[in-house]
Amino acid sequence: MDYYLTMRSEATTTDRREGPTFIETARRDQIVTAAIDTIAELGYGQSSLDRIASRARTSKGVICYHFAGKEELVKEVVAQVLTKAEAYMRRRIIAESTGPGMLRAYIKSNVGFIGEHRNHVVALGEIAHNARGADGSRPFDTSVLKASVDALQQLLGHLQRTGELRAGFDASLMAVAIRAAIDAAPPRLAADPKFDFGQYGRELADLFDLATRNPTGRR
Amino acid sequence: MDYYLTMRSEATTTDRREGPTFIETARRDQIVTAAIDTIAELGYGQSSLDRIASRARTSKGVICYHFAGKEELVKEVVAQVLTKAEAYMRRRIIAESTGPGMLRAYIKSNVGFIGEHRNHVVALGEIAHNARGADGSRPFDTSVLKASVDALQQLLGHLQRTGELRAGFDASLMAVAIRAAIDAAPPRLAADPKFDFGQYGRELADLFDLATRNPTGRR
Amino acid sequence: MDYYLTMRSEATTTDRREGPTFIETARRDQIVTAAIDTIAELGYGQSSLDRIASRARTSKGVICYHFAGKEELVKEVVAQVLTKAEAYMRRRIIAESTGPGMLRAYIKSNVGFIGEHRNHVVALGEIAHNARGADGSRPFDTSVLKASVDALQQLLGHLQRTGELRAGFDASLMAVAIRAAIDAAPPRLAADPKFDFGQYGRELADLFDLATRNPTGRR
Amino acid sequence: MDYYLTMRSEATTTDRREGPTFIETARRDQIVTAAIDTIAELGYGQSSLDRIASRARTSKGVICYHFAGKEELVKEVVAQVLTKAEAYMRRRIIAESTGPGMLRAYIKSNVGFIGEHRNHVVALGEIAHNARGADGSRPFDTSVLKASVDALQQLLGHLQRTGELRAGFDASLMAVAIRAAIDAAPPRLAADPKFDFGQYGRELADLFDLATRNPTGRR
DNA sequence: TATGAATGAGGGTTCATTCAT
DNA sequence: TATGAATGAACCCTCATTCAT
Repeated sequence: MDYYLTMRSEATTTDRREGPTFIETARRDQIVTAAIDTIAELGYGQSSLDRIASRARTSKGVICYHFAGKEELVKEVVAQVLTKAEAYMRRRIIAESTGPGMLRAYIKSNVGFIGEHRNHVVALGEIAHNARGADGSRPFDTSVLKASVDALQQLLGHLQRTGELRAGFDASLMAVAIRAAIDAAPPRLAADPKFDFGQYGRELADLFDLATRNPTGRR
Repeated sequence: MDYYLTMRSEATTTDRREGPTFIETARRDQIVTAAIDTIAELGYGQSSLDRIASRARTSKGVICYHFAGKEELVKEVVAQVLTKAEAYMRRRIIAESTGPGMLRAYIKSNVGFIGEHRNHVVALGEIAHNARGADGSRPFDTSVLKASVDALQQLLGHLQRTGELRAGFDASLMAVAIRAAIDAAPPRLAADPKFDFGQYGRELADLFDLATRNPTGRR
Repeated sequence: MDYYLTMRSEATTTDRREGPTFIETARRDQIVTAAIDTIAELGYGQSSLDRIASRARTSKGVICYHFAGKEELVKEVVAQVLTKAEAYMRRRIIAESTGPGMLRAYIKSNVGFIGEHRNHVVALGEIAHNARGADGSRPFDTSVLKASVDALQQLLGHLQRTGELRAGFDASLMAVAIRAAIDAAPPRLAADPKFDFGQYGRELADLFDLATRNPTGRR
Repeated sequence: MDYYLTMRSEATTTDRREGPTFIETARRDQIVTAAIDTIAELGYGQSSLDRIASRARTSKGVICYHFAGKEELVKEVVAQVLTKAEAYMRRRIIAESTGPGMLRAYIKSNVGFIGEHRNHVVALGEIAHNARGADGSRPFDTSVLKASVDALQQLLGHLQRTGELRAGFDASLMAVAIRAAIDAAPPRLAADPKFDFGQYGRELADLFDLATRNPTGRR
């Protein structure tokens, strides 16, 4: 959930002296993938290291060796999903020239990514909603949430100032609504396996196009 | 999340000849309240019976005496929140005479309820997202989700057929988007303690008013 | 009249001054019967006071009021079953005139009682095998076992001395074997619902008749 | 209880590529032994994982690491006892040439095994009588019971058909009686520490020799 | 007399983590 | 580097018993 253009987690992958071994990277990727699939399928609460390990055809000890703990593994999962989503969406957004076009591309590419990488997105949602620190805080939810909404809000504000979108709405709240509508897709899919992502993307694009369009402006 | 008008859980309390004692009811309420607050604050996964009990100033054994198990306690929490939300919203919706007015009332009263009963709503969301049955299924998520979206979709469809809303949108997907936008409020509050529910409700009402209004129809 | 000195005496059947109230006796019987049926059906380990109470259509508190504790309830169950069995068998044994006839009557009446009071016997077996004191000792097993074997051994020894049975066997071990064969009936029934108690009784009577008969003696 | 010649549990140990480690096997054996002694001494119902662990000088967690759960531990106990008993008896039975000799060897070796492995046998009896599945069924009682009686019954039937035993008795019921007499030994020992297994075995062998011998056949 | 309420120990199991090899 | 072994806390739940009314 919340797949945006800006953020990069700091130093989950870089900053080693020599960099990781090739085999090290492969093992980590294998474990991360197993974690994503396990979390997506069983939910965060049911995804013990044991279950993740068995899906990765290894043992719990291996995971604890390659990752400092469960928390670091989860961090890596989040980073990997966000990286993938960012690349996917950026490509499609910068191809547009007009403001409304970029907004449409944002929405459609985001929904599209969800459709094509269901497990990644569901896992990310599970983590954002459920992962808690020792003190009960959510390590990912607010940061992920805030960053993604902020990025969108900035895009909207920019387009308002250029006159490409109407000035009458609150960019912050509109950003919240858009993100919420997008993030509602995965649960819908879970409830209805035939859920049509393409149509949903177009429909959402229309909806918010209508709500943000500048009636006096040129398209 | 998902505060709708329809459902009523049947007879979650035990079905004795004489009905529950006064003290029994009071204790159950006390425990349910403690559960709501605990879940809202720490999240579902961290809300063990021990923690709930200690917030209720009792012991785990007491909870297991008054409820058949954790599942029944959670069921009761869900039922109580839904009942409260239903009553709150129904009053405000049926006071409206026009279709768009009812839609506005639906959105605003829902957001209003969230603002006034934050813990109830957050707890409900936690349960819907995280509670899992023995088989890994979500006992509440889909049912609650579907029911609330369905109710909204029926309202929208009805108003489309009467011409009070424009016919050009898909009632099902619009319902999803509206619910998503409403349900996005609690996390925003979590992220920003000064989040203004009143403004958010009005803004959302405007947004979807704009997106669903029939340009040819009379307001 | 002494209302209060009645209950919880550890002479469960005899030696009361005034005897228990009628309603008191009825309640205790009702509970004892429920205990017998519960233990026979679910096994001793699964027969909690709660379950026994619910079968007796009362609550756990009632049992603890009428009996000092679970142990006393179990004692009463044992006493009642033994009393019934003794009366049943005595009638049939003393009707015989010859020694071998009495042995046959002992075996057949015992098997017959099992067939006609299955729950009583199964419950007694469960208690004898499973009930343990706080120190791990078996409160009933040895006493019940020893008493029944001793009685039988005395009968056999007496008949050996009168020449009605052959002298060549050890009365003590033969008594053990006979009791074992009889006590094997309930589990056989559990394994095979069509188990024929009549045939089993006759066959056992033949078997031990053959093994104990005095070849030189008159029948 | 019920020490017969036939059955072998298949693959109770985990089925890894490499098979269990040496230390794994040792730990499992240590735990199984502790379980046998605990169950024999305190009874099945009192043998919690905690108590078994403390006798094995470990913790509950270790047991749950090496065994999937209590049920698997109990399964392993049963399998180990049966394996030992089978080996012990088989050796002595196949050394005999005549039918009655084999029956005597069966009885004597079985009683002998009981005398030499008291805890194993008592524990097996406890498990057979008391262990219950989640649905209230006895996972071991009937299967163990039936299998051992069946094996004996087949031996008897075979010897009847060859004329080595008299044809006039019901092989099925005789098998029940013989097994019952053998299985009565452990409780006797519990009641009387000086109980003489050798004598009991010989006496039982005489008893059933007498009851099954073919008067016309040659010994 | 009778009972609903409460208690607290103990049941089996899961889990993330640490450790020795 | 890699992993099987061990750990101990926490989980939900059951139970016999005690207590206040």
